[in-house]
Amino acid sequence: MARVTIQHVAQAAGVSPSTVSNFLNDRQGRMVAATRVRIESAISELGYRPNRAARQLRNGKTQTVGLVVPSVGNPFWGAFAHEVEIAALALGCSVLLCNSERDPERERRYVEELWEDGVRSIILCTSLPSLQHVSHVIAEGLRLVTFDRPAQPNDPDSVVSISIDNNVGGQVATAHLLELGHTRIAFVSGSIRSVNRSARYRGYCDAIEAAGLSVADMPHWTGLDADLFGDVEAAEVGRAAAKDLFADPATAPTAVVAINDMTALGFCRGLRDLGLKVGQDVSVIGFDDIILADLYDPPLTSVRQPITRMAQLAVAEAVERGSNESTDPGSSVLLRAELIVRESTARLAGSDATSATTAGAAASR
Amino acid sequence: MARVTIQHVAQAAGVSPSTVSNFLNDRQGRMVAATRVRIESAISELGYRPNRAARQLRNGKTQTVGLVVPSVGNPFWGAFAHEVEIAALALGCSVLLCNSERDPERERRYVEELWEDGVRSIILCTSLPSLQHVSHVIAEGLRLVTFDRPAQPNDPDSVVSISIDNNVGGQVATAHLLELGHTRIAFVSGSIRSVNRSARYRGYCDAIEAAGLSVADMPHWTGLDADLFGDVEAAEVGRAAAKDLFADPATAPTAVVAINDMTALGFCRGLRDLGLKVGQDVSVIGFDDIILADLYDPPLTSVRQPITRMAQLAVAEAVERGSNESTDPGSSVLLRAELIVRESTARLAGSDATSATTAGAAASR
DNA sequence: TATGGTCAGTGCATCGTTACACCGATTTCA
DNA sequence: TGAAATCGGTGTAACGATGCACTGACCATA
Repeated sequence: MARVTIQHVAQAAGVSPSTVSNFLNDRQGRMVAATRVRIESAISELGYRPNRAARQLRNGKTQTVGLVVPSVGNPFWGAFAHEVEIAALALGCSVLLCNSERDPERERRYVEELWEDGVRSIILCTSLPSLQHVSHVIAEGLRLVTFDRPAQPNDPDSVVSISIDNNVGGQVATAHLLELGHTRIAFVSGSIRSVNRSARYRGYCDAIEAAGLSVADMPHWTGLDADLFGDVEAAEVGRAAAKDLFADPATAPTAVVAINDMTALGFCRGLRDLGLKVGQDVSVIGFDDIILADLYDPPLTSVRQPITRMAQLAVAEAVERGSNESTDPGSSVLLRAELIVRESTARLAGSDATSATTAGAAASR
Repeated sequence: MARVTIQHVAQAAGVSPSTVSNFLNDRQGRMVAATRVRIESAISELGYRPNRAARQLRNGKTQTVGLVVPSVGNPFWGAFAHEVEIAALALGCSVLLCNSERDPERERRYVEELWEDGVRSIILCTSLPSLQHVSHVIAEGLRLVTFDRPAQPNDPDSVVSISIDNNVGGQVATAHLLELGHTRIAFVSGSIRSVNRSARYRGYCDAIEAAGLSVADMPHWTGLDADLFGDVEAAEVGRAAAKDLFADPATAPTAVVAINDMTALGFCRGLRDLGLKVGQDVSVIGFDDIILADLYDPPLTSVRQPITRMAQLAVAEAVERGSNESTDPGSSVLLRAELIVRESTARLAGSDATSATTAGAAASR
């Protein structure tokens, strides 16, 4: 069961290995149609598959796309990784998955290692404000696509960013609660020292102020300033927040915007610990619309990220740039998030239903 | 920023590339201590990292472990993949992740491609009764570890299997419901034409019979025989099952054993559609104990798989065999599943509490 | 002092693919 | 008609690491 190499193909087709190589690398202008056909049939007859290692050694690069996510253990990232793999497969390349645990040092190490192993395109799911820790690799030519983090002023020029518009997302989520009559709305998140999280928080603030209320008057959870950031602990964060926010009933919120669904679900769990009913006693809205949002009891209202589309875009940017200059380098693609209204949010008991204004987003499916 | 190769190291250490290669490949008996030290310091000074592609081309193999899961979009597999990556990292190798979508043809293709790309160890998460579709690759020398599928009589000798004892798991889950006074217990799953699923089902049957009841008398969901199998659709399966099983109240179950947590959660969602309360009206038990089981409302009783430990074992078998003959090839490691009792299971209203016997598993945390 | 054995380390061919430089034959054009 | 350009294709030297077969120096034994 010896390997079939380019030499075997060349011999079978009656040409030199160079010609087969030219054929394989789309320099087909350099040969007559008959030769092309002979090579084609020799390849399929022998079942030839180019040797990746040899190619990589020669070229110094792979066809592999690196994907660095915080943690595939988190259902949102798991789902995203899945979509990325599907999209990459369709484009004929494989995906090397790395879990950064949101540790900048691990991000840096993974990016460097991938680069040194010949990976030339990486989808980096980070929300660090600065890309400084990987900028030297970008300078050497890495094709970097960030996901879940819009472009920042100091980003290297070549970086493309794919993200939802988190500010608008935060506004839509908050506006939804305001329209339901809530006026005591808390924002629950681990540390918001990250680009997308602070954008969501700003959206929340904007919506509050736009409604003539003051953010200072809102129930505030101090966990926002803490260093909790892990994706695995997201649910723990929500659970802890519920406990803290309802410690003093006088200052407790009637509605909550959670930074993501896992945190929202943890928050719901915390409410349950306290004997409170989600939807009924407290409205909760999350972000991402993971598969479990719809499964939960009550089903969770959430700001959906179109991950299938985003994964496609990210992969396309990562592998096709150059051949298909779809997006300008340095640009930021901001997709529109969609509000999915379910039953974890409800009209505040006793509030005036007629005060509702038009919602800025789509309705439930 | 030219690459630093083994030649540079050799020059810096004042030896030949061969000697450096000997050093790198643990043939250190072949050199004097002083040389060893010179090479060591040259490597760290120059920041040398061996070129994977070159190594692979020369040796015909990689240090990469292939991981084929049904879908990382499913939280259980996402969590498992995460654990595998951690375990592999600790052993200095990387993980190439593939989603088979439980399609035998995709499994085969991935395994073949990985093999041809020099991957010599694969953790295959399959539950197909036969490994025939990849046996030719195993025959060529692939180190295959199956996960979530105990060894079968016809498996090639070299295969090692890591799994929980699904039969016992099914028994424990069912016994738990019987002890709570339930006598109308349904088993809910997509197709059970897979090793682990049918084992769980047999465990269920065994427990029913052991209690002096008859499986034939139990409410039966016909979806068992259907072809639904996807991991993404697991929740849909559960939801559909709830709808069907409760169509006729006379034959409806009072408790349900679901094939996994996603299906259990979908089932709970289906109960909700019907206005039934989980725990209160119907007891539901799942498998896996994914992170969401504890978050759910009510928290889901589940049979936990010790995935961290299992991932470590799987990786160790995949990469260390030979150097550390920890397990005999052809053997099957069956770990003990642990029943985690939460609130989705409750005593059947009106049943005699004193009939409870000792449980065969640990209590809730 | 031959003979042989160890020790420490080296030379070289090789893995499969690629792309530059080149080549002979035909066509183009002034 | 001769010079140059084009066409279709080939030879060859890498890319970086590896490990077998080898060498020369040193030591021990007879």
